[in-house]
Amino acid sequence: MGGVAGRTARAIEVKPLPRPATLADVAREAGTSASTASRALSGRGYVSPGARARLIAAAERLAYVPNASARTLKQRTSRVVGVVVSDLGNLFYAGLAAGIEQTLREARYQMIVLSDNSDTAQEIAGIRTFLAMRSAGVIITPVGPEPARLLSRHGVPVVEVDRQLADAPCDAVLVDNERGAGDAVGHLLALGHRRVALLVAETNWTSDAGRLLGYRTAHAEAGVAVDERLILPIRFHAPDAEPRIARLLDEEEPTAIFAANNELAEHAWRVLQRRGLELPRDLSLVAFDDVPWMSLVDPAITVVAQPVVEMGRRAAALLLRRTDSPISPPRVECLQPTLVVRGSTGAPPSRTAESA
Amino acid sequence: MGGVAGRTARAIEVKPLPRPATLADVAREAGTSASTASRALSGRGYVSPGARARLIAAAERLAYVPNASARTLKQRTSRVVGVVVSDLGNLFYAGLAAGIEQTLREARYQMIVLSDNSDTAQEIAGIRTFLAMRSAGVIITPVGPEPARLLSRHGVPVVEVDRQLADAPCDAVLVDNERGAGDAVGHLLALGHRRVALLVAETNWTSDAGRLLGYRTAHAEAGVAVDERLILPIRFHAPDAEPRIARLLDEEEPTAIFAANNELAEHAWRVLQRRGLELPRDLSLVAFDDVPWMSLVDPAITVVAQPVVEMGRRAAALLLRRTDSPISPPRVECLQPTLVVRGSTGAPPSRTAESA
DNA sequence: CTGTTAGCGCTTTCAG
DNA sequence: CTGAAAGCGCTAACAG
Repeated sequence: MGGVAGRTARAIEVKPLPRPATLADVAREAGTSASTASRALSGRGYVSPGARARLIAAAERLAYVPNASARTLKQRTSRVVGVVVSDLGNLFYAGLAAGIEQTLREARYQMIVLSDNSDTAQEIAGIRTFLAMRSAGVIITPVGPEPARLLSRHGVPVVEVDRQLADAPCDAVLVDNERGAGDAVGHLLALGHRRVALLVAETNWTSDAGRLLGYRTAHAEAGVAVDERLILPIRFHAPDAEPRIARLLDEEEPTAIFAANNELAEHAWRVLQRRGLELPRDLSLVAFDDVPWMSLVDPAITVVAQPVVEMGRRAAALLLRRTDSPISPPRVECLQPTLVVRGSTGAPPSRTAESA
Repeated sequence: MGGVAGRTARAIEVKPLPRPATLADVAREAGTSASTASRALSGRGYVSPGARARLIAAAERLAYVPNASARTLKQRTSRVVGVVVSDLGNLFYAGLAAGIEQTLREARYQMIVLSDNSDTAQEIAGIRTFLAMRSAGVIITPVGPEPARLLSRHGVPVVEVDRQLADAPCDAVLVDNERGAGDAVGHLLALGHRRVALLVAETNWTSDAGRLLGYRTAHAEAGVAVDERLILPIRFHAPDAEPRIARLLDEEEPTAIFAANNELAEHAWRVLQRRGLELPRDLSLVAFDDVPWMSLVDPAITVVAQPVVEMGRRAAALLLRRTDSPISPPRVECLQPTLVVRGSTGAPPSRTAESA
C-alpha cells in the first residue's frame, strides 16, 4: 500500500521527517510489519531474502538509526560497558582506557569513559549513570569501596583495576606493586644509597600501600633501617607538592628519590631541575610507572614500567568472562612490572666534602 | 494497602528483588501511584511534602535507580552529550575533554567520550552510537565531513573543535593556527634562521592547513623564500616518522624545526636527542601545542600554547546555546594561541666551519 | 495535590 | 516465514 506510493514518488518524497525514523516507518516503507523489520535489521530470526533486502534499502533511504533506549528498555540490558578512571589527563589512565576499549570493541561492546577526579562523590555519580543506563558491566579504578558494593547489589559485574577497594570479593587486575617498588628501591640500595626518600600518594589505596611495603621490604632485605622522615605522603594535585619535596630535600638530605607514581615523579623532576641538580651525580631518581616524558628528559628516568595497556585488556576480558558466567568465583590477576634502568640512577655522591 | 504490609514486615522483607526496582515498586512501597512517584523523584510537579518524604525514603530503601532508557524513550532526548576525539592518549585531546566536561557538568549534562583514532569508520560508528542514544548534542574533533552531515540531518546539534571539516555551516571553536604558526616561524626567522623545516601532519584538516599557511606567511613577511623540500608531511602514528625526520636533517640541513603538533615535536626531540645535538646551539626547535614534557626537558621547548581547556569550555557553551535556540546562525569562535619562548630557540649556528 | 490513561520505539512470544 | 499483541519503565496530559 504505502509501498507503492513510496516507490513512485520516491524522488520528491525524501522529505526528512521532523522526527527520526522509527522501525515502524521503515516497515511501512518496505511494506512489512515492524516485527519483520526488527528481525531483518537486528539479524536474528527468519526473514525472506526479499523482505530483508527491501527493509535494508528502506532503512538506508530513511537514514534509520535504531533507538538504543527502546532496545535497552526492552532487552533490559545494553551492550555498553562503563569505565570510570581517576584522571583522563594522566597517561596511565588513558593507557588503561585504550586497552579496555580494544578488547571490548572486539567483543562488539561499546566503551563509555568517565573521569572522576579521584573524588568519591563524582565516582558514585558516575556509577549511578551506568546503573541508570543498564550497562552490561563496569570497569573502575576505584577511589572508595562504594562502587563495587553499589554495582554488585544491582547485579552488575564490576572489575577493579590498579587497586582493590571493594569490601567483598571482586574481579580485579593489579600489578605487583610490592615487587615493583622492591626492585626499584633494591636497585638504589644496591648502588649504595642509604637515604632513599619515598614520595607516595596519600591514599588508602592498595597500590600505594603495596609500593610502601615494597620500599620497606627492600630496606629490610638490604639490612638498612628505614628513616620514617624520608617518607612523604602527598595528595593528588596538592598545590604544595613541590615546596614539600624541596623541604624534604633540605631537611632530610636523601641521596635518592623513589616517586611512587608518575605525577609525583614529575613534581620531583621539576624541583631537581629548578635546583640545577645533576642526575645521577647529585641525586638519583626512580619512578613507578613509565610515561613518555621519562625517556625524553636527560638523563632518562629509571622506572618501574607497568603493562598498562595489557592491564586494560585483561580487565575487559575479565568483565566479558563474568558476563558469560555470572557466578564463577572472583578472579584477581596480578601482572608483573619491569624495572627499566636508565640514566637517572647511579651511586650516591661521596660524602667527603661534608665530612671534611 | 500494600503500604501496610510493607511497613510491618519491612525488616525481613529487604529481599533484594531479582530485577532492579522500578518506579512502580517505589510507588507501591510508599502507597502512591507511579505518577506521584515520578513527580516526587524527578522534582517537577506538585507533590505533598508527606508523599514526597515517603517516596524518597522508599526509593532509598529499594536502592531505586531510575531507568535512563525509559526516561529517554519517553522524553525523546537525553541529557547526554557525546564527545568524539581523535586520541585520548594525546594530552591535547584529554585537555579538551576536561574543559568540555567542566562546563557540561555545571549545566547538569553528562559527557560521554569516545576516541576514534583518527579513523573515519570509527568516527562514524561513534556518531551512530550517539544518534542511537538520542544525545542532546555532539562535540567532535572531526576527521571527515560526515559526522556533521549525519548529525544535522537528524537534528542533533554539533560543534566542531580544533578544525572545521563540515561541508555546511556549523558551530565551531578554533584556534588561530595561521597566526600561531606565523608567530613561531617569525620568531625563528627573526633569530636569523633561513632554513626552517616544517613537520606537519599529513591531513586535509584546517588546523594543519592553517599552520602551513602561517609558515608561508611568516616567510613572505620576512622576505625569505620557502624551500619546499623543507616541508615534511607525516601521518599520525606513522612508524617511519623518526627516520624521515632524520633524513630531512641530513639532506636539507635546516637550522631550525617547527613541529606543527605535539606528537611531531616528540619525534623531533627524540631524533635530536639521539644525535646528541645541543639546543639551541646546533639547532632550534619550536612546537605547536604545549604539553607537560616540553617544559620538563632541558632546554625547555619554545611553544605556541593553545588555550586547550578553554577551547573545551567554549565548545560546550556553544552546544548548550544551540540546544536552547536551535536556529540561531552558526557561530565560530577563534581563540588566540600564545608564543612562549623558552630555551630551545636561539640564533642559528654560524656557518664558518662549513664555509672554510 | 493525586490517580488514570496512553504511549515513547523496540523486541518477543505465539499464532497463523 | 510473517504479523498481531503485549509490555519494558517512565512521564505528560488531563480529570478529579
